[in-house]
This record gives sequence, structure tokens and C-alpha cells, in this order.
Amino acid sequence: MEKTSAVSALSALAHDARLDIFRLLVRAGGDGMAAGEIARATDAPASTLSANLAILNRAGLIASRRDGRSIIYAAAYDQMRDLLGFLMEDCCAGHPEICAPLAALASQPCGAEGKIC
Amino acid sequence: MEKTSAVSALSALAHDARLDIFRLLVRAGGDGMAAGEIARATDAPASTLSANLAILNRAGLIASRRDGRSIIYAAAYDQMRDLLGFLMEDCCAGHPEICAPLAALASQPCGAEGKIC
DNA sequence: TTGACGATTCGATAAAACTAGAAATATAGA
DNA sequence: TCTATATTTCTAGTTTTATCGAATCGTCAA
Repeated sequence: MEKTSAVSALSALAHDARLDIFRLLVRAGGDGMAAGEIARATDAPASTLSANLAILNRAGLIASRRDGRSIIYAAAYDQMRDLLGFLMEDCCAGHPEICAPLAALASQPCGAEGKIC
Repeated sequence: MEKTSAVSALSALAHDARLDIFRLLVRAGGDGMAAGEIARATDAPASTLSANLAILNRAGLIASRRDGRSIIYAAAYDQMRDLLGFLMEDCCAGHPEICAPLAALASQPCGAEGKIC
């Protein structure tokens, strides 16, 4: 990932409401959620939400598709993985002791000790 | 990690110059670098750099100590690991296919195929 | 104690981001 | 076609962030 993309993704996530939206969509899975559902879930005015969705979308962190009157948003897992990869580059190169616990976090089966599921 | 801390760390990193500074310090290792060295390395005016260092420091991503006339800054690996953990929570819970490649990235020995070193 | 050096704080300005109501657009159904 | 619904775009006001020269503060060495 380019540094420019990383800054744009970090900026998109560096906002209370947008971080909530993104995490909600990550939990929602590949099917995503309609904008209206997201608005209800996060209790945000439609126009504010729309602006925030546009920012996440521009950063490549979410994707949208129309379904009838609704627009469905879904997390773009690829971009998230690339962002995490970019950040891990920083600390894994030469400092494996930082990344080792993360590797464990990622690769442990769900339900294992200390694993967040 | 609390969401508030995550937003503050993400905000700190969501800036071209600050991301450069942080990555420089991560590469520099535990010994860190003096503010002046950082200024020379990143070609930034002293007061601008100082403001950016303060923001990274407030976000807990770097630590400072005085050494004579210099102030030495060093990456706070703990906080970085916590931030990565927080972000991975989002996508590893229920979407192990996202995190698996990252686990590989983190745990592969340096020099292995695809590993960033 | 004086001068130089490394770094931060102050202050002012410019630029960008945030918010949300109102208006506009797109779609579905009667 | 007409109306209701879902969402976005427009717009304006407010707040926050960024930048950097000048002034200040702490430390060292002579």
C-alpha cells in the first residue's frame, strides 16, 4: 500500500462516528447494511452519515451497491488487510517481538485463551 | 485499548509528516533519536516538528526523555501493538481469512517469500 | 556569568474538517 | 402519473487542525 492511501485510510478511521460505522460493517459481513440501517444503528442524521460513508468509501475501506431504493455498504476487507500490512511493515521489520503477539492473536483458533472473538 | 485512544492514535498517524516521523522512530529502535536529528532527517522547521512530536506523544505513540540539551524521542512499541490489536479485533473476529495473511506476515522469518523486512 | 545551542511555546493566519437542515435525485409501488 | 421512501448533494456556519517565525526556556561549556 502507498503511503498516500494509508494516510487517507487512517484519516477516515480517525473519527469516532466513522470508526463505529466501519466496525459495524466489518461485523455485518459481506452482505453489508443499507445506509438507513446504519443511520438507525448509529443514531446519526442522514446527511451526516452520508458524508461519513463517502469518506470511508473514498478511502477504499467500504464499497457500495444499490439495491432498489437502498444503498448497501459493506466493508472492504482487502483494503483493511492492506492497511494493517502497511502498519505492520513499520514494526515487524526489525522488531519481531512486537508482531509476534499479533500473529498469535490472528492465527489462534476462535475461543482460545486471550483470543478476541 | 479504548476506542478513544484508538481514535487519538489514528489521528496522530493520519498525517503525512507525522507518519514519516513515527516510521523513522520505529526503524531507529529503542535508542530513539534527538529532535534535531529528526528535524534534519525529515527536513522540517523546528516548531512544526515540535508540534507534531507533541501530538504523537499525546497519543502515546512515542516517548521522550531529556539527554543534556537534546530531547530524545523513541517509538512506544506497546501502544503501536495495542493499536494493531484493536484494529485486528475488528476484522479477525469472524473473518479469520483477513487476518491469516497478516499472521503469516508477522511470524515468517525475515527473508522468507513475501515477507517485508 | 555569559554566550551558544537545542528545543518548546506563543501567536497569528490560513486551510481543512465537521455538522446538519433544506433541496434535489432515484426508485418502488399504487 | 403521483406519492412515499431512501439517500445524496448543496450550503453555510462552526470548530479544529496545520504552519512557522519570533520569543522563551533549559542546559552546557568556557
